[in-house]
Amino acid sequence: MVTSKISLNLQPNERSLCMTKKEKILKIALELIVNQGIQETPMSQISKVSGVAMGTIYHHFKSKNEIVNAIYIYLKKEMGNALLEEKDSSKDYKALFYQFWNNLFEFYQKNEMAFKFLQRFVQSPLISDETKVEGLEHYKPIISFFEEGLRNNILKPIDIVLLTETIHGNIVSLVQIHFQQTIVVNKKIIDQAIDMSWSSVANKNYE
Amino acid sequence: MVTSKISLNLQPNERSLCMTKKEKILKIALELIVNQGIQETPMSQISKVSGVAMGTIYHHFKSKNEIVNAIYIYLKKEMGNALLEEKDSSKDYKALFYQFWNNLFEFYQKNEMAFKFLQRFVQSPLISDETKVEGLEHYKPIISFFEEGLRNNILKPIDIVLLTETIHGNIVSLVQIHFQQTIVVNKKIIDQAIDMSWSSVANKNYE
Amino acid sequence: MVTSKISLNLQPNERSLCMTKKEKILKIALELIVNQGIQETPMSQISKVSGVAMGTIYHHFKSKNEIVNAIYIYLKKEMGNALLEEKDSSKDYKALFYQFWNNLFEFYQKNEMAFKFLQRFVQSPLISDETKVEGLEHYKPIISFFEEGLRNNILKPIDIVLLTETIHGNIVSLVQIHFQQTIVVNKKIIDQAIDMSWSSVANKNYE
Amino acid sequence: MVTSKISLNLQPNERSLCMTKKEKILKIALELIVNQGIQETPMSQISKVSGVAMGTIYHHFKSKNEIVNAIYIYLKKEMGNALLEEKDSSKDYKALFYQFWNNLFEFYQKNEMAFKFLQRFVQSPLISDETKVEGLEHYKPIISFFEEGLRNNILKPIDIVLLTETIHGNIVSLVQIHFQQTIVVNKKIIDQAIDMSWSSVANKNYE
DNA sequence: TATGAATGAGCATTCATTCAT
DNA sequence: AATGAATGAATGCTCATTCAT
Repeated sequence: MVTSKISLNLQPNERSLCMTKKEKILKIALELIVNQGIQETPMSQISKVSGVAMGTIYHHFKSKNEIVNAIYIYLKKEMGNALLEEKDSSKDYKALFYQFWNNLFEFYQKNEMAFKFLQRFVQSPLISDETKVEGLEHYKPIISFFEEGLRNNILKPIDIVLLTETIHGNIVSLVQIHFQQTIVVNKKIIDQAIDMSWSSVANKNYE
Repeated sequence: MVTSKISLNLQPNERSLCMTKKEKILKIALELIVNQGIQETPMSQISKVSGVAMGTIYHHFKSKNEIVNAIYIYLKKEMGNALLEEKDSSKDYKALFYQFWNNLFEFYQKNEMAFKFLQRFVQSPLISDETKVEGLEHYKPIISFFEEGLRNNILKPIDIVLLTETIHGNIVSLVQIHFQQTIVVNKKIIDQAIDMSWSSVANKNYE
Repeated sequence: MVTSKISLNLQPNERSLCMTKKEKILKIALELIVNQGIQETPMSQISKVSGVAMGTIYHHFKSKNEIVNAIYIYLKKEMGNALLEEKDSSKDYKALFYQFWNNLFEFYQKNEMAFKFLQRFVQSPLISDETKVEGLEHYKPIISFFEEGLRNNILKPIDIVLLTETIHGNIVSLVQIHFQQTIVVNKKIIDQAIDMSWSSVANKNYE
Repeated sequence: MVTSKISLNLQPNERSLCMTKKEKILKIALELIVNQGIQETPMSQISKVSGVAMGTIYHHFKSKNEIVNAIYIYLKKEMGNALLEEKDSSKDYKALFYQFWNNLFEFYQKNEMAFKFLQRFVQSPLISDETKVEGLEHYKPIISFFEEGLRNNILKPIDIVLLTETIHGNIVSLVQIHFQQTIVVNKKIIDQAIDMSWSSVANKNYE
């Protein structure tokens, strides 16, 4: 099962009054930015809503930009953790594919803020290259998983980049449908979606 | 074949000095907004670069927002046109699927500004619901095409919304790979991508 | 006779509404900055006191710094003009020396703001090198005058830089005494001061 | 000979860890303020560079302003000491004049920070009247020296204030030339400068 | 239509100072 | 005495929009 709502808790051992402030700032900033947009979220509002004085915010973060990057990194890490949860190596490849697909879908579904934030800022110039690279780290295990599938001829011989991006795109499409509420995304729809993904990448004998 | 580069030409019959100005404004605004971001593109810059005075811009567009919406509508129309080009009803269903897939991919590929703008603003609150509805119109023919496939059991019985969004998502994924330049998107990759899409939606007997 | 109070009038032929605004801004900024200091003079105050909106100020000047530089350049020009006024070539060298000395003294005395501003910003890093170079231009005629005196053995063989700086320093000392109001600077004191200057540079036979 | 580099040592009997901190603060503040300007030198920087915590600085000084005043007073005292050094009453008046002139010049020349700080803040409203009065004390012996010269008809009958200010201005002019590095201030230039000063104040029979 | 100077509310950020530890 | 996190008012500057010409 996937972690429930992100709570922006930092490492337990790092906990302190200071951490609590940082947490508050990031948590509030995430909400406000997703709901209103970056430019529509003044630092003064983050300060007021989080109850942390302006100066204190700047004590913890060099700039508004740094807050955005901090949120990005944090959410990517959470996503990375959620993605691989409950990896049961006894499952066969297809079952694991379903597992991972569903993990990410559920993570996004249960963390609307995280999904919208990450979607909006993947390509943004506000996110530094350094942060982007740091974010990519969390995809490594899943890439290995696909490479294994390719090696064993379970998956069609598709370029790994294309493969990864397409599957991720499929998940994102479903999450977007979910949040747009065009249709209700129930178990049946989710299964259809995962099935589409699997059909698109699996060799015939493994379908 | 797909229309070449968008030139933001408005209806020939509306042509006049004024039209030329409107065109200029939209063209320049599109470029600047895609390259710099909306908030980073002041009206004064649009004015300066396009050579159209501030006041004149406000003669043609009620607000900055209206410019963004005008661009959105215009690009969606162009996209709609490109999508259905060279529809040869003599082709079989699968061939048409390939055709349409490729049409949209090529359109995005050849119109980087259009792609990036549309991607960035699909979910944006800056785009009014009215504009979004207007934009959706252009998908109708392709939806009909999918419905036909479903009726004739060529396609798996997938929810039409899921189906459309997933295929569109697949195309977008490839375009993003193309512009990120992670890998070179050549004929082989494109074929792999379309094939993935087709496998994900087609009934076995039609693969 | 020396120009009376500086009025920050720009070239008559350039006069226009715009000029008037620029003038107002510079005039008010000069006063406020001299009386309160630069950092103690917010742009908002310059705006309020001058009756010119913040945005308008930034329409005319790129930054607060540019205003300071504009004032500096303007005052240096005024000073340059005042310095050479009523140059009567029929006068002998000593008389001309007295004339120029007195010109500059009177200029400073009658333009307290100018004097204090120039004194405070000569060495300031806020004044760009470009501005400083532009300011130095106005000293050229007086340097020529001193060189002539050296050539004709009227003046002692003193390094020209030392000579100029010392005489200017003497004038400045008197102006400072005047504004500090330690003593009343009357005709007698002024004559004493000029005489000190002349004694310090003139060859004995010319005293 | 003139005291060497100012070290901001406070009274030996007051020495303690605390004194050392006060010293550090003043020393660092002087450097930073001269190099960057007052407003450009935040207390936080003084704290960081001096290695003394913000709170501790405020233990020793009531405010930033008080630091500036403390530096001013300290430097004035140093200057006062340097000015009268090696007073050899066996020397004749002119020789003493040369001695004092040179003392002050060398002090300024060897203590660039002190010179620049004192020059910048003489007229500053940041320096309280009380501090200014305290600073003036150190000029008293030199004023007596000039009064003696006036009494004995060695000096021209010049107003004492004008006399003092002019001579001090002459020294300052040379120091400024030195630090601007327009020309190299060597023994010859210094002699020229002192000679100018002497000529300007001495009665003919004493030149 | 067309112009572009003028407007002023709004924002990110800074920094002297305080105070709980 | 010493610390440094916390405070929040204050500032330089931006920019969508208006309006007199």
